[in-house]
Amino acid sequence: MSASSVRVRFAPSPTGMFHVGGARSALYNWAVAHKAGGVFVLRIEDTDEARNRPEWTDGILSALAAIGIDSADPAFEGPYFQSRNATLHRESAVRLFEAGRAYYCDCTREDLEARTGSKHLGYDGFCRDRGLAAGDGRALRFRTPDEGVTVVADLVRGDTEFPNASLEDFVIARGNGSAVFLLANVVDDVDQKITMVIRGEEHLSNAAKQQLLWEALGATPPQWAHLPVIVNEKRQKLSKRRDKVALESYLDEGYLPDALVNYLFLLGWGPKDDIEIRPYAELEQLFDLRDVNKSSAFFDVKKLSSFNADYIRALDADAFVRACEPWLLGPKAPWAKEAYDPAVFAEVAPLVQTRITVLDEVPMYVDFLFLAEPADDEAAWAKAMKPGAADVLTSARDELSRAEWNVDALKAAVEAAGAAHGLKLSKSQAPVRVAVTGRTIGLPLFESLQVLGRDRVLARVDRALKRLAAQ
RNA sequence: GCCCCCAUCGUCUAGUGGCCUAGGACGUCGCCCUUUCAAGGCGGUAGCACGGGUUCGAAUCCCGUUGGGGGCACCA
Repeated sequence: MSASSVRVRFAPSPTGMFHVGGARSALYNWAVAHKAGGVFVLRIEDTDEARNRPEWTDGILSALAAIGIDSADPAFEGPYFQSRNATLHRESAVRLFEAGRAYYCDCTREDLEARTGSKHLGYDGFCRDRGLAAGDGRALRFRTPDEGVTVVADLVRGDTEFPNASLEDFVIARGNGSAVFLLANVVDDVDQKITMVIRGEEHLSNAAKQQLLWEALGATPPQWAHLPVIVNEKRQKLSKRRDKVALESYLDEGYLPDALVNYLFLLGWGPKDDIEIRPYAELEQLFDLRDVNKSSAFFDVKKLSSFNADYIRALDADAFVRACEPWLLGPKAPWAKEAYDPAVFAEVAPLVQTRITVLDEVPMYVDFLFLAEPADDEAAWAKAMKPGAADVLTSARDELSRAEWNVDALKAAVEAAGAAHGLKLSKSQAPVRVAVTGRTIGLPLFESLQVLGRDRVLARVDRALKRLAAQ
């Protein structure tokens, strides 16, 4: 068997959003497939009527594309749709029944709860030997062995043993004959000749049952690899109810795909040479499932942000401008589309680049250039426009109206205006900054003034002076 | 209740019996630089959960305790 026979799969169910945990699983699968010269199969598990919308599939494809899993890559196979394999699933269930490996059961949940007195006790085997025939809404249950152990050989965790006696007779087909996840998933994996199943740890206990199914179906079980769960600050599995888990939401805020990929890849695994920030191609080569950590990993947005800031700073000028465009031209921009001037942005872009962590912050640094009036930040105004501010501004206006329009001269002008009132530059620049940009923090002031131009600068100083006089 | 998994700085990790007075990164703190804010430079802080073994030697192996987590649907 050659290395190229490795076939892994990523099998999300279409839920309308792409979970960051799923993204990491996909990335690891992709890395394993690539490194082994194998195949990455995408299978959409769309058999749940409740979550089955065609547009969700496009969402999965585009999310995968965003993290570099390209359906045009030769290693990519699919997508397959689980729902299209429904007939095979049903037939497999019947085959298991005919082979005596499964039996029909007419117990309801209520029956079971009444007998066991609990919601979380496995099936008690009531119908095991009743010899029920198919039909009448009867579910099909797999007959698990009474003795022995099932050993799940897991690349991440080593051998994990499950006493067969603790494995309940689980349902494999519903009353209407359709297969449930446990079976459908296995049948598809067998059908698609999957050799390695890499997925989240929440599936570890399913693995024991599924391995039994593989064997009952006459197939050789795959190599398993269960990845540690990604958790929130309370150390619980990230859930879409509680936590921000959608990959898209991070992309929307302006986290760069490369940064996300790099960060996600390091959740549960680390390169031995301690170099964390590096391109995916390198990560892929260094990666080995056997080195994946066994304990859960906290999704730390702070560290992600640090990675993102690094990636942003590493962009060349053109790439940075392109990355910013959605925040400059689209509905995310707080100014009218016509007001935007790419040449103006290009001038200040390098100054913006070292100051932001996520692209979402871009507009607030440059809005004073494209908005008719600077943003009104009352807190900034109150902070900068202390008594005496009017005097400084008046002097500054005077200096600015005569200054040569270049950074050095502008700096000298504001410095002089402050000196006239015994103020250092760090103090005198504040009212000017707020008058012109509306904010207390921002790009270097004199570059900002230069780009804005004398007319608009003076007009804004006048406007501020007028407001000061009125209050 | 039952089954399973896990345990190195606050966080993500390196470490696979001697190279560990445990390394890196994020965070955090201090200093330098400085027109705001960043960036950058330098430095500091902080960890092998606990108890028993095994061994000449244990973060590394074994057992137990404690603490976390995952799963136990005619969902996937």
